[in-house]
Order: sequence, then C-alpha cells, then structure tokens
Amino acid sequence: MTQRRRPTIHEVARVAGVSISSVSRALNGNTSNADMVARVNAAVREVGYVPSVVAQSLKTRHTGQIAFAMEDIGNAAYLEMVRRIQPTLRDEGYRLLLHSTGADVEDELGVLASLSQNYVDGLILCPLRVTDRHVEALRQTAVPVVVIGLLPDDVPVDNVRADSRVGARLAVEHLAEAGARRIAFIDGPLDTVPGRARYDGFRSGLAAAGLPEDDDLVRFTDFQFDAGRRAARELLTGHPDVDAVLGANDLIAMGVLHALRDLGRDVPGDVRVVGMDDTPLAATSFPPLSSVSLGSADRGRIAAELLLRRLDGDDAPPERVTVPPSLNVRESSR
Amino acid sequence: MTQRRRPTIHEVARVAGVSISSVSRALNGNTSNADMVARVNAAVREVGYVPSVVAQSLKTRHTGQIAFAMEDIGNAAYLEMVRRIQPTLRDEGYRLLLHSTGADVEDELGVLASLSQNYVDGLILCPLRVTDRHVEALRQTAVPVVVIGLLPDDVPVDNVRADSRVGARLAVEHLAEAGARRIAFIDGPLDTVPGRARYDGFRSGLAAAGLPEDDDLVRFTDFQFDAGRRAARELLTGHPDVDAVLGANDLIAMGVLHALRDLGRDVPGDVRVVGMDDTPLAATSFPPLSSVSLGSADRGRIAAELLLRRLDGDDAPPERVTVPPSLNVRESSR
DNA sequence: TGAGGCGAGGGAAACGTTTCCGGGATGTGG
DNA sequence: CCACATCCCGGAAACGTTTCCCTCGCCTCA
Repeated sequence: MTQRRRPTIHEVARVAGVSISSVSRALNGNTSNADMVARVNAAVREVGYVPSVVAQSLKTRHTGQIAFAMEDIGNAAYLEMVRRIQPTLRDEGYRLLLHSTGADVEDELGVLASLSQNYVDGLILCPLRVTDRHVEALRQTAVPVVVIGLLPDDVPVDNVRADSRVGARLAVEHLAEAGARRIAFIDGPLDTVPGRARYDGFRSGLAAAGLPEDDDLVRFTDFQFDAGRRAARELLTGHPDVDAVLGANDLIAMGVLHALRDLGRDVPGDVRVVGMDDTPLAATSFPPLSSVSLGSADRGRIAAELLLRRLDGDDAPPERVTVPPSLNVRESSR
Repeated sequence: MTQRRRPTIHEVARVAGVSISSVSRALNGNTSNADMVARVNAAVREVGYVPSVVAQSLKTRHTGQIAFAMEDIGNAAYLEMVRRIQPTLRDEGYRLLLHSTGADVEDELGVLASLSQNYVDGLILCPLRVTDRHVEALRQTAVPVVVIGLLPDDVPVDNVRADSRVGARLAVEHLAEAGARRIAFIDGPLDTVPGRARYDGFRSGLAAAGLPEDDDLVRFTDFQFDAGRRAARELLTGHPDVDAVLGANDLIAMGVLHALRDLGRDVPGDVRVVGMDDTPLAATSFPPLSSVSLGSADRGRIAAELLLRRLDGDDAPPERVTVPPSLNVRESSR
C-alpha cells in the first residue's frame, strides 16, 4: 500500500491542465462546458481524487452531520427512532452522530453546548428531564434543534411529542371496559417526563372509567424488567384482588407477566396486563402483550423531517407535533 | 439571540492582547507561562470562544470521529456492541458515527471507500457477507479498520470474532447431554457468515454427540421472529419426533417457542429449545430461553479498544481476537 | 470593421486552526 | 561587562476547499 498523501484538487487541476477553480466548478456542477467536465472527471478518476469533507466544511460552514442524543440507545423506544432517523437523514446526504448521555444531565447539557456549536448542522434531542438549564441552553443553540419529548410551550424549538398521558389513559379505559375493577400501575421514576405523564394518564383513565384511585396499587420504580418484576410481585402478593396491571413500558410489563406466572395467576384469565411503547418485545412475549404504541418510529421520522426542513432554510415559527397514541390489543388483555 | 458569527481565535487574541499563536499554544498546553494561560483563558470566557473542530481537523488531519457500520442497528447483537463501543470511544474523546447499511453490499462498500477516506479516523465494520471486493477495499482503506466477524486469514486487518461455530456446537452438545436425540436447527441464510458458521457448528455438534445428520431437520430462513415461527411450525408438524430445536438466534428461537405453544407441545418437557446471541429477549421470554452468548458486548468493547490502540500509533501486525462463546442455560432446556 | 457585451476560466483570498521559524529579551558564565 | 545560550512570543505559512473578481477571447450587432 502506498503511503502517499491523498490527492488534492490541485493534483486534479494539474493533471487536467486546468485551474483549481475550474475543477471545483466542474465537480459542483457550476460549469456548462461539457468538455471541461469530462476532462476534470477523467483526471479525478486518474488520480483517485476524493474531496476532503473537512476542507469543504470549513469553507461552506456546514458539516453534513446531525446528532441524535438520548439517554441510552439500549432503550427500545430510542432504538426505533434511530432506525427511522438514520435512513431519513442519509437519503438527504446527512450522516448521523450518535450520542448516549447515560442519563447524565451534565453530559446532556454538554452535548447541547458543544455539539451544537460544532461539527453538526443540527441536533435531535431526547431529554429525559427538562431543567431550566436545558431550556436556557436550547434558547442559545447555534444550530437547529428538534426535541422529542415534552417541552414547555414557551421554548422556541421544534418539538415532537408522544402523548403518553393519553396513552396511559387509553390503556386504563380499555382494561376497565374489559371488566377490570382493581387496576394496578407500575411506573418508572415520577421525576422523569414520561414517568410523570404516564402517572397522570393513569389517574385520568381511572377517573374516566369511574374507578376510585388507590395509591396502594401504584408503584414507582425503574423502567426495567427486573424492577417491574419485583414491584409486581410485591404489589400482587399484598393485593391479590388486583385484576389488571398497567406497566409503564413493555419491559416493566414483561416483568409483571413473569411475576404473575410465578404467583400462579393466569393472564389474561385472572389478571390482564398492558404495557407501553409497543416494542418488538410485546409481540414475541407470551402471551403476546397488549401495548400502547406511542409511535416511536413515527416520532423519529417526523423529527428528522422537521430538522431537514429547518436545514433547508425554513424559518417558520417552531412547530409542535403530537403523535397520537394507539392501543395494540393482544392476548394479554383479551 | 445575537446573529453574530462565532468568535475565532483571532478575537481571543485581540482581547487578550497576544498573538493567535500564543492563544493556540495556551489552549493546547504548549506554553509554560502561567500568566499567559490565565489571560488567554479569561479572554476565552469573555468572548465565549469555542474552537472550530472543523478547522482543527483540517490542520491536524484527524477528525475525532469513528464510524460503526453494520447491517441494522435494530439487531440486538449490534445494539449490544454499540452500547459498549460508544462509551469506550467517548472516554477517549472520539465521537461515534452510526451507519446502517441495510444489508446492501454496495452501500457497505461505499462506506468503506468514502467513510474511510473522509471524516473518520477509524472504522468498525460488521460485514454480513465478505466478498472479494470487501477484501480488496479493506486492503486499501486510508484509516485503521477493525472488523467484527469472520475474515479470511490473509486480510491484514484487526479482527474480532465470535466463535459461533463452537457456540452452536456447545448448544447441540448440551441438548444431546440432556437427552435429546432428534435435534432440529433453524438457521438464517446459509450465504451469510453467521448462517454458515452456525450450520457448521450444528453439524459438528451432532458428530461430537454421536448423532446422525438429518437434513430434514434443518431449515434455512431469515434471522427473524416470524420466519422462525413459520419454519418451526412447518418442521415440527412434519417431524413430531423432534425433541429439541436450536434457533440460530434468539428471535428465531422465540418463534420456535411460539410455534411449540401453538402446537401444544411443552417446553422443555416435550421439546427443549436453545437460542443464540443471549439477548435481553432470552431472559424475559417464557420459559426463559437458554441461549448461547457470543459475547456481543465484549466484542464491541474489544473492537473499540483495538481501534483506539491503532489510532494511538500501534503498528503491530493485525490482531485476531476470538471471544469464546458460553452457554447460558435457562428453563427452556432444563 | 470596430465597439460592446457576455461567458468561461484563472488568480487569489478566505474559512479557522496549528506549527515552523526567527527575532528579541532575559539569564548565565567566563 | 560581554558573549552566548535559552526561552517566549509574534509573524506567516499551510491544511484543501469554495468563490469572488478580473481578464481575455469570442460573438454579435451597428
């Protein structure tokens, strides 16, 4: 392998016998002389020229990169988003930079501050919590940002929301309709945006169904399988009259299914179970898990599209898009 | 918000009353004068200076970016890798660029050709198939590459392997030991690297256990839940004497579990099931799925570490690291 | 046939850094 | 007290593009 340096536009110009400006024009379609274009292309092939994106970026002031920052790519909801965001961006010639913040608020703010000032043309952000400092940072970003998740109304930033409040409510209403009277809820941390919204939705669902609230039937834990399993086991042991459980995400709901099986209760015969996020887990569990789809894939796609529009120069006022939730009923609640 | 351009190093120099070279030196720790450093830092804060990574990259010839290219980030094995790769790289100051090729060989080659010549300092690649053109491209990359997956021995590139052949064999031996005599195998496409290796391992496992080969008990399909379910249903209907099934990954194995349930067969009583990859799915399924861990997370971490070493200037001959598989026995085969 | 207009292409500046080089100040030893 | 080495810092070049500006040649029209 040759250790030679990559050929530059100067090399191409020399071989083609033209000036570097002409090469640049020919390559960027800013020339009408077909002969010139042909000569340049021939020279490009001859020397194996590949433009330096870095130099281009320096000159043109955009990098062709977009960052997606979230807590943990391991989370199925974020994963669904990435799967849609990446192709959407790629089709428009953008590369995707991935940044997991690991639930570290400082890191998240650091991303906002430094990412946005550098090496990306735009940013899609999924903050788990939104503090005043987030809002402040969002007001000052140097590049367009789209936030996926709940954002105060006065923050001038494009915002794609899932209505997990309505989602939780849908689930509760569905369970009540199916005959459940003692509905338990296993939530994530109450101080997270989704944890809070889902709890509110749960309560409003109870109210809508005319069922009493009972704090004993609610647990706040983590959005994880083991946490859900433990909490469910404890709750169901203490309250054997529970006839339905809503898990704040599919992992928790899977934990609930396992706890029920450990306790010898039949699903959905004795207890109905519904999860949230409608991840691939839901369809493959046993019994297949009813789950509230919050449209993660759609949110990802929409966020990417919004961002692309901004990058295209659209300076309309910030948009708020809410993706409506939908309930996917499977056997676990039928 | 001000529409002013970002301050440059010149701005800082002007405010601090020094030259731009001094600013650069102070910021990069190449000066011993504490007073100078203090003045520069003060000026940096005053004008809100953030260095332009693009300009730095142009000058220093490295970008601080590393790309990870795989077929589909939705695949749990790749996901595990990303989860380890990203923090490992971030801790060393590198950003992660994500590229899903979508099983498109052309695109994969395109990544190799263009990514490697541009905007990344290194590349971690998970090719699903390895063609001659891959090998050719790998020989010519401009930056260090680490390949996760099987690679011909003569390709001079760092390589991290899972021994999925031995992994499949482990599973078969385990099943045979548990008493299985008619072991079926549902594989992915035979013309993929993992599909091939797992098939070979399956056969060598049979041989090791002294069991006859029976092509009727092998199916080649996709690495997906539905494909696994369909193939399993068809196979098990035609061969009710099958007493164990190996799925080439956890998704397939989950499909097998569902097919068995549909057919009213008990797991593990009537039929034992083992999957591969040991994804989070396995632990949450019912019954919990025995699965062969191919060390995805470890492979990701090791690949990242190898790459970092190369970027650090290590020019030892290419390394081949094989991560040994291990079987995680759960209830589905107990 | 000559003047004016137009288009194509070359020269050079600029993007924002890092780093080489050289000059002046400072310190040290004879 | 002078010569020489040392250290700091400023000037300027360079990284590889894009693009502005200007010149030159050609074509058209009077």
